[in-house]
Amino acid sequence: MVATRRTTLKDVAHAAGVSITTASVVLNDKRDGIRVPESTRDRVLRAARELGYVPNEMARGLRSRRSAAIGFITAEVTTTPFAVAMLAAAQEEAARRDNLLIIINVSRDAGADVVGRALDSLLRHQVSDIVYASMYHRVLEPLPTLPEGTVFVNARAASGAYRSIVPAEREAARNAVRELLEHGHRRIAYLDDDTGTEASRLRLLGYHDALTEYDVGPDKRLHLQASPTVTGGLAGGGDLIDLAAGQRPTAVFCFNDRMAMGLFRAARHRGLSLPDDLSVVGFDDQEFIASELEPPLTTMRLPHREMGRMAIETVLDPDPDTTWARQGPDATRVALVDCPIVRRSSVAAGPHA
Amino acid sequence: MVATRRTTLKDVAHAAGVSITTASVVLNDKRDGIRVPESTRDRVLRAARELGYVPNEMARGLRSRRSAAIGFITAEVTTTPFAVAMLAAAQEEAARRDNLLIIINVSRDAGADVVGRALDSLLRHQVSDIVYASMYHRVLEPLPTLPEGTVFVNARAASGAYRSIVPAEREAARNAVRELLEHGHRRIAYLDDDTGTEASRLRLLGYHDALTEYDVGPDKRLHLQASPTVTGGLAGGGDLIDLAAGQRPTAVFCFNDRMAMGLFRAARHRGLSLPDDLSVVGFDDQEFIASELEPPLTTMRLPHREMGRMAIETVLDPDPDTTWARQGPDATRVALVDCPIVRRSSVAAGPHA
DNA sequence: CTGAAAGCGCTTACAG
DNA sequence: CTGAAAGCGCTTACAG
Repeated sequence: MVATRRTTLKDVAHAAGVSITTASVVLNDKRDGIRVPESTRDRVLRAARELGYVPNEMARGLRSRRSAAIGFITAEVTTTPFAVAMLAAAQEEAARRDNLLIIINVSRDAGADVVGRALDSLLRHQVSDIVYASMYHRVLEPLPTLPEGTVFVNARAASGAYRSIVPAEREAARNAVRELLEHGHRRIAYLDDDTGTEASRLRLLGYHDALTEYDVGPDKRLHLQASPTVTGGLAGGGDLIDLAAGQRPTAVFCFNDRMAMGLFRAARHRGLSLPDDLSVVGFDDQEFIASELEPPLTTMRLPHREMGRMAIETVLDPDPDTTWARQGPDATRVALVDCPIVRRSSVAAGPHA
Repeated sequence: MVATRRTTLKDVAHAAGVSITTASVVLNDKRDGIRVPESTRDRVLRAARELGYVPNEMARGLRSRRSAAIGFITAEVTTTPFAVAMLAAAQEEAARRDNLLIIINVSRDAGADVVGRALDSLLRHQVSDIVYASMYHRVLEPLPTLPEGTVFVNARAASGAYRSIVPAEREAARNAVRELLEHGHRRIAYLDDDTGTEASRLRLLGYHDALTEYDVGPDKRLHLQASPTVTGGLAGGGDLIDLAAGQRPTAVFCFNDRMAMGLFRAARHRGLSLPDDLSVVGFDDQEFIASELEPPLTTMRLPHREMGRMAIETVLDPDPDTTWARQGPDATRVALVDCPIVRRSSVAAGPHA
């Protein structure tokens, strides 16, 4: 427990020999129209410093009916290592703007009751705004009790007048496959996630976009779905490599870096040399994986930091410098965030180079 | 912004036809001595439900001079994937006890000014207690403004009447090396961190403890320091393997899993087969690494979740079920948390089996 | 330029 | 069993 009675505004005013009104005005630097002479200012400021005055935000918030705190509900991002950058960036931006982040983590598939309780808890604490962040890109039906200004990050609201900030999955996938096409590859596989996520759906679209752009007809055998893990990549990647000669891909676009890691392993087990025998592009730029693979993996970076920062900016800034695309019949608006390519050494020239 | 005026206690009292005193008593379930008839209770409860009443914690906190919020200062843990479990567990425990966690992340080597500002911000919000968590085990000189009840996690206060919760590094290292000794290894190297951390110092002690226990004389050539990264493990591990025959270790205890990953790579480059040619025990049980290596790595698990949970328990519970060891002349107290061994497949029988 | 007063939404003695 | 009143520490019209 924080002991000893704290210094209040009253103490400061008394010590400075002024009223608490004056002390309040000076400490809040509210000059608008009101002029306080230097000498008075100094007395108050000094008294506050000497007494170690720390304003009570509860009293301030109660009276002024606003709190400098933002509620941040996260669906398992706290436990998702590679998504925590989103959290950190959000917190930095909030601090930069003198706001506090109150983070409540709920489990991945928390029901309406759990999220409702989190929301309730936040609302009790009079947070001014709410951000709902997901660890992976998903489409969510917003709870009816969610305030309208709520911003979704790495998740899209299925309905309602909400703003959502998500990665530009389709464009990123297109760029990933383009990278392979430009290197002279034509038989390009997509080692896809099999859990039916929004990212999976969107990236498949981007994969086809790029193929179409280069007049490469799709080959169903080159679109394989597996569990989005090392094990899934090992199995799915093995199947791809084991395709009959002439059918085997010369390059693979992987749904994520972990699957790429499995694919690397499958290739090594079969004596293939990377990237000469097989070029690979991953997705996520996951720490400790992408850069540590042999060879280091070329991949699409998920813009976690940018999304976290944008969420706070959006919620605090009445008119942020963001392009919102309207989606659906409701006023749902979406901002697509760029996923830049990180070139390392897993892409070599293909047969059509 | 959260719009529309919210329902207050006054509204509920009015709707239920009682005074706000009665409404308050009913909603807080304060029965002590005071008896409220069922009928009155029901009216109040129903009114609250129908009006969607959400108590204002700022008003409540202001009046009752306590807040159900805990300040959680983290030194870069938000950006340290493998330490976020600590955060998640702390948050879960806080929620379980109806407390909110207000998390402020500061950079790894934030100066007293930055930490001071974080502290200030927390104090303004009247947090009842403070937890200071570090991403890696370190010894810290506490800021003079830190409240005395503050609990350190994964960090030890260098002085003052603080409680610190840290991993039992020495014991864990001893157990790791014992595992190797019991498998018949005698030439056991310690591939150590070279950045002079507290963990490095303590684990070296444990390494020697185990060796002594088995009457194995220390060999300075087997204690190598390198950067605690994959690259460091690759270089240091290579040097160890390149030792003259007879001097080369048959087993290596690594400071962390990332170094073990580098060591695995160095071994593979030299055509060694693991674990037959070399047994390895790591440290951290880092996600996406330890279990994904070939062969899967036997390692010591860092008790992040336990530490996070204990921190909240300690701060909230006047008499937690924890064993505190007194350290130093001050009243600093330390709790050592067990790091269990996670057995996988990187340890094989040694020459003395 | 400065201060007295009201009031934010609660809880908590204290009367009745 | 129930309510009127004081007060937590501030901010904000409003007077002077």
